[in-house]
Amino acid sequence: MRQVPPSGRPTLDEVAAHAGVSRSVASRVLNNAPHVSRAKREAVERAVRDLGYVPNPKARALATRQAGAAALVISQHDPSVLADPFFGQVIAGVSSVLEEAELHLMLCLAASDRSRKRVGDLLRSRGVDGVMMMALHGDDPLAHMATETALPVVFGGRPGGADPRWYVDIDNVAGARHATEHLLAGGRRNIVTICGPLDTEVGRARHQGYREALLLAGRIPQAFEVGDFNEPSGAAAMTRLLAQRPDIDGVFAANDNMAAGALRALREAGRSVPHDVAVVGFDDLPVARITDPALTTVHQPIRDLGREMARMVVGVIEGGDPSPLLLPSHLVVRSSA
Amino acid sequence: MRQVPPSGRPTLDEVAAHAGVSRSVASRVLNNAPHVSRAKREAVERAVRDLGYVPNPKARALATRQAGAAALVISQHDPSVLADPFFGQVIAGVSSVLEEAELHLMLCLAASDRSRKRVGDLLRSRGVDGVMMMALHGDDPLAHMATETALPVVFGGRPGGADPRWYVDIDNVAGARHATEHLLAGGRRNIVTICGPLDTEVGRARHQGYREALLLAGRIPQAFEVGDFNEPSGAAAMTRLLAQRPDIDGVFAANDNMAAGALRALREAGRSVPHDVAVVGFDDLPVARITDPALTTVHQPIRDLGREMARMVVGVIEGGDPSPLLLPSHLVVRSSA
DNA sequence: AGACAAAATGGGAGGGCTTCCAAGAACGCG
DNA sequence: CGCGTTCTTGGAAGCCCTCCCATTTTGTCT
Repeated sequence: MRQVPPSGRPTLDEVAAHAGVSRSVASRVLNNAPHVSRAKREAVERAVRDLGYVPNPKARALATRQAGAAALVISQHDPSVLADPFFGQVIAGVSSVLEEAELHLMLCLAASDRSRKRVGDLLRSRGVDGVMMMALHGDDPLAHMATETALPVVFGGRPGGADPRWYVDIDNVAGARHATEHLLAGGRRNIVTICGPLDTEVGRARHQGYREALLLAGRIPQAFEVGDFNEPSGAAAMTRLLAQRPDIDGVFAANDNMAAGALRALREAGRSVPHDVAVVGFDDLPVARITDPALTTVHQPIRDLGREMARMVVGVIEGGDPSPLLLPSHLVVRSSA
Repeated sequence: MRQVPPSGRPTLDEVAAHAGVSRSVASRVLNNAPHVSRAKREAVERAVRDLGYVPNPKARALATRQAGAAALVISQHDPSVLADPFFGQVIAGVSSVLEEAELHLMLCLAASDRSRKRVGDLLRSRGVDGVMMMALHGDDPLAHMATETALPVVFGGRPGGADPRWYVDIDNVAGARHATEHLLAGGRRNIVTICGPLDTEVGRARHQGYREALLLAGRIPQAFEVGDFNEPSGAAAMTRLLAQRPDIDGVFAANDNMAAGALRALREAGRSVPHDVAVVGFDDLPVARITDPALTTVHQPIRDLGREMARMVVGVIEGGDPSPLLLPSHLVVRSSA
C-alpha cells in the first residue's frame, strides 16, 4: 500500500480558520443551513473563494452516507451493444437529468462475470445512491442483486421474470401492433416478422404486438424468424423467410438494424420494396433515414426513456414512490411501407 | 441536511471482532498485505463471508486518497453526439480496460456551462484518479482545467491549441491521404472533399490528408465544403459542391454519416455511384455497410482508441509516463469507390 | 538455554466532513 | 431592568478505513 501523502488542498478547517470561525459554522455555510449570521456567512464565502476551496466529496459521503452518484448498468454479454446508437441516446437523457439533481453518473457495462461481480459490490457497498438497469436478458442475477440491496432501482424495459416496482418502458406491444396494422392497411396479406431474441422482454413484446394485430384482423400469424437486433441477422432471417414462404408481401422487423438487413436481403433476392414487399422497422434509429428506400418505422422516444429513468430514480432517492411509466411510440411513415 | 441513519452494514471492526483479531489485522487481510498468520487470515476471510462484509469505498478513499474511479469527459455542446455510435464504441473500450484495473467509470457529458463546472469540481476535488477527455472543440477551457489539477489527463484526439503530454489519436492525416490516394488510383480527376468542422483537430487533420494526397500527386486541391459530421450536412454539402463544380467525379467525406448524406444527394441529383462519382468515407461505422452502394471507407479502430486511452490513463495513475499513441487506420474497399 | 532477528499483532492517530448538543449572545416584553 | 426565547456558536463525537509504530510472539543459531 502506498503511503498517504499530504493532499495540499485546503480543508474545511483551513477555510474556517481563514474566516475566523469554527468548522461547524463553515460547514453550515457550505450546506447553506440556517443559524449563521450574515457577517460570518460572508466571511466564509470569501475564504472559500480566496483559498479555492472545494469540498472533499469522499469525506462528505462518509459523513452523510450519500454517494452523490447513480449508476447506469447495461447488462449485456456482447460488448458490441454499444455500437448501437440506442444506448448513446439513453445515456444522454440520463445524464441531463442526473446533472440537474447534482448526481454523478457511473456507467457500468456488465459484460463479464467479473464485471457483474464488481457491479454487485458497488451496489452493496453503497457506492451509488441509486441504480438504473437496462437490457437485461432473461432473469438476470443482477436484477435480484439490485433489489436485494434495498437501493432505489429503476429498470429500463421490464426484466424477464420479475415484476419490478419501478420501471420505464416503451409500449412495445402497441408499437408493434401499429406497425403491423399499417402493413394490413396497405393491403398486405402475407405478413411475416423478424423478431428480436425471445428471451428479452422487448423481443417478446414486439412479437406479441405483431400477433395481436393479425389476430384482431382475423388473420393467422405467419412465419417468424429470430435475429439478434443486428443487421446481418436481419438479412439472414429474411433469407430464411423467403425460402419458407416465397409469397411474402409484408415484413415487420423488431428493430431498424434488422429491417435494414431485410432490405438488403430482399434487394439481393430481386424483390422490390415497397412494391413487392413492404417493410416496417422499429426504433427510428438514424439508419432508418439512410436506407434505400427510407424505412417506415416505429419511433420511440429513446432520449425520454433515459430522462424518465433518471427522473424516476431521483424521485425514489428523494423518498418518493413514483409510478411505473409506459412511454408511447408512434409510427413514422417513410417509403418502405 | 438529512439525518444520518445507522447504516446496518457490517464494518471492518465487526469483522475483526467476529474473527477475534484486531482491526489492523483484518485490514491487512483485505488488502492482502503481508505479516498475517495463516490462521488469522483464514479466520478473517471466514468472518467476511459470514457477515457478507463489503468494504466501504468512501472510507477507503478518504484514507488512501484514491478515488478508485476514472472519468471519461465528452465535451460537446450538442447533446446529439451520442447518437453517433462512435462514442459507444469508445466507451466499451474504455470500460473493458478500467474494469481490469479495478477502476469505476464516471461518465461526464459536458454539454452546458453548468455541467462543465461540475466536471471542474469533480477534478479539483479529486473525485477521480484520472481523466480521459474527448471531442474538444477549439481550445476548450476544460482542457486547461484538467491539466491544472495535476491529475493524470489523457486526451482522445489532440485538443486544438494545446500540445498535451498524453494522448491517443487516430492517424487522421494518413487515413485521409490513403482515402484520397485510392480515389486518384481509381482514375478520378476532380476530387472534392466534405470536411468536418475546421475548429476540431479531426476536421483539420482529415482535410490536410486530403490536400497532401493531391499535392503529392501534383494536383491542386479542389473545392471543399464544411459539414458537422451528420448525415443531413453531408447531403447539403454535396449539393453545394455539385452546384459549384458539376464535373466532380470523386468525393472524400470526412466521416461516414456525411458520406451517406453525399450518396443520397448524388442519387437525388441523378449521378450514379461509383460510375459517375466515387465516394470514400471515414470511420467505418455500421452505416457504411448499409448504404447502397456500400461505402468504401477508412476503418479506424475506435474500440482500440478507448482501450488505449484507458490503458494510458491507468499507466499514468500508476506512476508511469507512457508515450502518446497514434493508432493506424486502414482503407476498407467496398462498392462506392 | 540464551541472544538476536524476524514476523505478527493491536493501539491509535489520522483522512475531511457532518451534526448533535450544550453554552453563550442577542432580543423582546412586561 | 430582569426573565424567558430564539439565534449563534464551537466543541466533540462520529462516519469507516489505512498505516505507522511500539510491543509481543515466534523462530533460528550458537
